Amino acid sequence: MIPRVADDQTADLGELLMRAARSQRGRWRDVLAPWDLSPHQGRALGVVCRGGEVRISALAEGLRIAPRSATEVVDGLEQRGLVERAPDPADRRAVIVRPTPAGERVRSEIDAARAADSRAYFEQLPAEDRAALARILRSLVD
Amino acid sequence: MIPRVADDQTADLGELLMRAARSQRGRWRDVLAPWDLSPHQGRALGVVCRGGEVRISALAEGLRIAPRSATEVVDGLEQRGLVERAPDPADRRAVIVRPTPAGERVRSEIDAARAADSRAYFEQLPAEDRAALARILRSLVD
DNA sequence: ACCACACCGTGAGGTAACCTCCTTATCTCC
DNA sequence: GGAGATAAGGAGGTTACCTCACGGTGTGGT
Repeated sequence: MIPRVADDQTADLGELLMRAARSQRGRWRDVLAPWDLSPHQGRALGVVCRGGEVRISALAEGLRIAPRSATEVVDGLEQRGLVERAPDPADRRAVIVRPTPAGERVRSEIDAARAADSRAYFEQLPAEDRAALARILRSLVD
Repeated sequence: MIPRVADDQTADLGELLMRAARSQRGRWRDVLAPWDLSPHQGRALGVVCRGGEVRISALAEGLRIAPRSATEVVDGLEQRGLVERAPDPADRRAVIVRPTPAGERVRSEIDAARAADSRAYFEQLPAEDRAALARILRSLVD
């Protein structure tokens, strides 16, 4: 039904993409290690800092996980003193999560470390390849 | 230490890569759904079929997991009748895993489905972008 | 003004996919 | 012919998710 011939190239593309992403994910984990955060705690801290004040449900949506699971992520971040919970004045059912000063600081340190790492990684490519890669990936993820 | 300016582009590149890979992973899961296999059972079946006869420890290495975990993956595939265990004639401690006929069949069906999916996904790109993407990613993953 | 209903976060409990440590059987090398 | 390395797997733990149920709270319909 589907011609096996000439699929090699595109099949390979998927494989290549996954391999590149795996290396990316591994390095992201290493970047986070000094702060003893898991990749997805790092991501959650990013979402909270970007939003300033985020409901648990909104965080869940941002992380694409179930609301119940977002509760646990917040628990972890709160234990480490990086975010705090507060009642939402606009809705007494809701809880808002916001970064503590320590959370903001850690976030910006992590951001810098990640940017440095990403820079070092993609610097092996010539500038025009970086631009082409960005353009192509962008058109792919729409 | 590192200029924050002009990092946007490369930071963005990492993000883009992850987004593209996430979509890839999601579709890979969907491709596998008809056979009720998890992504990494699919990968394991691939490794076993590619090798023909594989020791548990070799499979673990291929999947980059601990040998103990490979045992569990094999349990799952064996329960579904896709692979079978046999004693290794060359080493009585060892077990070799090999695909059953059903396993071979499923593997080739999955391969075809994955190729079709990958093809459909990357076909949104013009051919020269596909070529450029392949070349750039390949140089990245070395 | 009331009430049925939807929705908020979270306790309880489950699952998948990993892990380490320990054991038993076997191989290998001196 | 042991001493020690190595193979698979049992026991039990962790992490990162999930669903279901519940009590407190907002909201729209009549």
